[in-house]
Amino acid sequence: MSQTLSAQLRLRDLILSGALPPGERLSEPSVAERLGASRTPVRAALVRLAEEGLVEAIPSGGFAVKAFAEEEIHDAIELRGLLEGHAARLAAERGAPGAALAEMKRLIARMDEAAAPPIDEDGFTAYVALNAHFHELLVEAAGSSVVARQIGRVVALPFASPSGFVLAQAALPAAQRVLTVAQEHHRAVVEAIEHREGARAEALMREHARLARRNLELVLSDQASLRLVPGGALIRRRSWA
Amino acid sequence: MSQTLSAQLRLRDLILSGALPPGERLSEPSVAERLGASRTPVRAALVRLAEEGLVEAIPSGGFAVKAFAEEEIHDAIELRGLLEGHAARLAAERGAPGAALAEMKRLIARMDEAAAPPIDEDGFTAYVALNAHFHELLVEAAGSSVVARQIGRVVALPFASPSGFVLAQAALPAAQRVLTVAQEHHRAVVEAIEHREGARAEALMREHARLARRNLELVLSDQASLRLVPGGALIRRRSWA
DNA sequence: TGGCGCTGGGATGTATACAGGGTGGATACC
DNA sequence: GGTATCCACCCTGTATACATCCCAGCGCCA
Repeated sequence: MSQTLSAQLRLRDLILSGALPPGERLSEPSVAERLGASRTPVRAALVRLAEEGLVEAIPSGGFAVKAFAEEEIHDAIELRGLLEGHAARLAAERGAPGAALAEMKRLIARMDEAAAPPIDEDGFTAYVALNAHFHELLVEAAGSSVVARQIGRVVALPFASPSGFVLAQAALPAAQRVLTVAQEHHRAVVEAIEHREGARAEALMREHARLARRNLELVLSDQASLRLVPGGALIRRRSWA
Repeated sequence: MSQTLSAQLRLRDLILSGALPPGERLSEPSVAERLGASRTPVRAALVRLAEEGLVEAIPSGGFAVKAFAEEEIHDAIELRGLLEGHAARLAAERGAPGAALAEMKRLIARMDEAAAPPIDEDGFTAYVALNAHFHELLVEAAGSSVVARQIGRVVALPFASPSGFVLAQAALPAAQRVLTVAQEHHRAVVEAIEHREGARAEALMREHARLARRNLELVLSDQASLRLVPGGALIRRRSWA
């Protein structure tokens, strides 16, 4: 593995785990020493993390860990709904390959198993992976590299990802019910795409993203579950930073 | 000016002007020699251009000038409509600052002057600048840094930008009529935002982007006007590359 | 004659040295 | 005691040297 990739992954972990608090300036020499690499790959890694949105460039040069206001996460999730809705509409109107739809149905069935009560930690973990795969397939089914790229950029932020708040649900009482609704959305959107119902597919994915927004609100009022969210330490209720 | 920025700007010009044909591999040493800089800033510039989408990373390392299929540009413009529509809706529903709306009206008035028949080359140039500013203000009026950032990424592609095909219109007979319709859209969207009519504002901006899509089709069937489009040399009717 | 392997050139990835600039702290003056 | 100024350190931007890897071209062998 290249030093750049290694630095990127480890730095991302350090940020998401909260080891590097939001606002913290990331000087190249200090990061390089911490990761045991030279400044060159560290610099490249910082640039990539800036693309992802986890760090932001400082006007005078260099980078700092980004802090996220609740509104920003809210907007990012809404944006994901908008774009995934668009992707679903495209898949429906342009026609999606049967193989993709079949695979999506298989994933839904496996998510049913993973989410079958009584759902445990492993069940949530399995669900998260399957769910992420489902959303990837949906985007792929739209058959537009441009759309896929944009969605990829939004989803790069861990909070905005389709699975961002699923794990945190484990600590919430409404978890089972939310997963039931989410699965219904999954089933319905595949059906809508099959039947070439573009508007319905789009509306479903927008509504689907709203589940994440509700989870965001629930999680933010519950410190225990917030700790289960990757990068939860970066969230600021009021935009102090 | 830093070497990195200089390299980025000059490399972008070389690509958009067609001096570097699509598919051309951009090796760091050769670019560095051509631009008279060292590899380090050249490498940084290439990474930034890859973010913009003008070059793409080669799996085995390095970068190549990207070729754009007609469908990609089509999708990118549609995506801009989707996102600008979203921004317009947000501005309407959340309320936009009066100063921004006033400034947008002033810009519309100045665009009227620039586009007054008989419109000449200078008129088009002035219109392009004013139009770009108008679209920036609209995005700003939405008051969401997340949305603004996403739109910025889509618009970075010259074809997807609000002014991408305006200049090329100079060579098309329908130019005057298209500008008239575009201005009507501009006026109506400001009115919709003022009246807090979110759905209307959104629909207007989507329709507005469709003007660009029509221009795209017109321009692609007219080699003379294609040469007026920045980066026109990168467009491939059929995705050869 | 075709295919396989070797070798050489060049490209990328990485490390490091150096110059210029900005920031923060300490000190001196008001 | 507060503020302004100066200095020193550190950090970024840049250049360059070196190692590793890939690819292409050529030659040899079957």
